[in-house]
Amino acid sequence: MVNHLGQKIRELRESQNLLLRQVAAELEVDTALMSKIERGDRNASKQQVIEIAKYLKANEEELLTLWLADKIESTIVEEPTIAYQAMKIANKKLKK
Amino acid sequence: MVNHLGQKIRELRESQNLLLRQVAAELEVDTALMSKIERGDRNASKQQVIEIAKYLKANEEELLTLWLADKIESTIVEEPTIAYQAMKIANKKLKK
DNA sequence: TTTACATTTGACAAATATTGACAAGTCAAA
DNA sequence: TTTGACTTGTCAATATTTGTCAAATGTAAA
Repeated sequence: MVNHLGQKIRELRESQNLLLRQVAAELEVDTALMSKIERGDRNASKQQVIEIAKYLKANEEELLTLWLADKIESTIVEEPTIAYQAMKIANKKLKK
Repeated sequence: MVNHLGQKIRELRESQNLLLRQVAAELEVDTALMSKIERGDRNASKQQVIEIAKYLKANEEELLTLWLADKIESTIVEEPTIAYQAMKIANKKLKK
């Protein structure tokens, strides 16, 4: 259930002694949603990740990378036996 | 617009001198949809891929791998600069 | 224990996205 | 031209995702 981005956000937030509702207020969303994002129950939108990075003074690219990694993982998680080979194929296009 | 799976299906179909409408009939879908799948305009469902493999006497796992690779590619295509790093992260979980 | 918060959860309506069909279109060969 | 294969745009139906609300749970201080 946990994901990379949520874990990282929680780490950042707690190390700065901020409350969920403070971050939520900044993004103008419900605290419940922020909780779900940190726990990996819901995906953040790209824009939300950008705003979180800004508010938590984190590296935007780093958070977006975790966010994308989570998306990739949720794409492959249902197909573990062929995932590696598929990743290899997808990777080829990347190098172009 | 082209994708791996569609290209492969078209190759298989043409090499066997089959018409779109024949494959479409087999899957019980409209010819138009089959056309879009081959052209990468629409994604096939997993079940459709399985049925296509059977009808075209192709290796099911191979087609599913291309299908998954297409899904991964469409996940990363909007984020080319961070895609490689994200793939690396996603890959780690895979090895477990 | 009560109280006061912080966080989590489940259910829901609204917003978005995906699906497959249909009809009309293009194209090439006869 | 007609014919047949394929392509394209649009639509309604369906499915998924989104964020909120209310209620539940956890927690620490008094």
